[in-house]
Amino acid sequence: MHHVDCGFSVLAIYLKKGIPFDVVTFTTPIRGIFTENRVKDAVDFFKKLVREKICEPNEVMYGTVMNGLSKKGHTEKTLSLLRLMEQGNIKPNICNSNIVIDSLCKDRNLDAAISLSNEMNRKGIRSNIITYNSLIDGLFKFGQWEKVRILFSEMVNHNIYPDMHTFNIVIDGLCKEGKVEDAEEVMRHMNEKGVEPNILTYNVIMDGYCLRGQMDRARRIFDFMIDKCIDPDIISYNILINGYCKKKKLDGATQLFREISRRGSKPNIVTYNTILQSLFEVGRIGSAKKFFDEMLSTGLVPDLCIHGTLLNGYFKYGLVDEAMSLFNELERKRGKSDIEFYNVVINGLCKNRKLDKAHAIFEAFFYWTASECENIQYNDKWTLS
DNA sequence: GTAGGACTAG
Repeated sequence: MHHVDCGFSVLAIYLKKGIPFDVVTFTTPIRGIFTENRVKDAVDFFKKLVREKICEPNEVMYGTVMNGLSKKGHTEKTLSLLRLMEQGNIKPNICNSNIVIDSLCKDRNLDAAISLSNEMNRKGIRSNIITYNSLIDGLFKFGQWEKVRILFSEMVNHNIYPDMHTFNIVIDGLCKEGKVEDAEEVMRHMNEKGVEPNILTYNVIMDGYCLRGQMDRARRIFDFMIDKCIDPDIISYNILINGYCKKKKLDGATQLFREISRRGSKPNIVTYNTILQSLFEVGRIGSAKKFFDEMLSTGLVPDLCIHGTLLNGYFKYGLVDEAMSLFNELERKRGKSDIEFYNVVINGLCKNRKLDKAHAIFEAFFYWTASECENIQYNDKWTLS
């Protein structure tokens, strides 16, 4: 329920009353801390558990920490944790290995991912369908089609066959390349193989048509999906709304926006951001501000992306004071954590001929970053004691 | 019917 603090309160009661706990009791809050983006806290908690021998970690607990680290972009640390496991009593299993392989793929480090999977196979940790799916997705997104073919035959030689994820990965890969017809062909093929397309399949194909600006075809998939009794989710709506926005058909977008709640779904931060971007794009600044306020009144919490949209929008129309007051407020609230913000503000100030101000912000951020990097680098080694 | 890994949107 995203109430990690309440979880810890319950944990305190456990400990006070002497209710028995196990490794599951502690793995759950680790995952919770990660979902709150508190990477360092999660890792410190994990280390404390091990150091003070409060509980013996198992493969799942290691996996939870590794997954948290990898999803926040700390591939190096994820890999070193795998290496640490290999030296200790709890040997890594295929899940632990897959987390690192996927992380390497997401970093576009495909050679390293493939060589790690080969290494793990030699050590007796055999690749499964998830390993292959991660690799195929990475190779596809990186345009290495030939290697995908090799992996496919390798997979089938090992009696591992494509599942729904595999098909969706391939369909998405084709769509992003603009080959939506081929993607639809693969969808028919998966039907023949007895793998039913799911909502993800349809969403990906709709996005493919949207990317080519073919809104009629995207809309046809949307209707087809409903015929098949698959309810569109918020992502389906966001894909279509984005399609309309990119074609500057704001009417179509707002019409769909109103339809969301009628169909029992709820707009999310992505929905608002997509439309907000478009309002700025066509210069409807007043509507954009009103729309953002409307979002706040629904209780949605703005994120990095939508703040970036606001900043960009203000700068684009020369509203420097407005942009800077938002920026100062954000800096106060979040601390200096997101380089993207600084890029937006520095770029905006430069475009508005405020070079001195831009330079001052650059300097401040530069020195702050340098000292942060020092902190991180000296802590890079994994020691659990 | 207690915890971990792969695929979609801004």
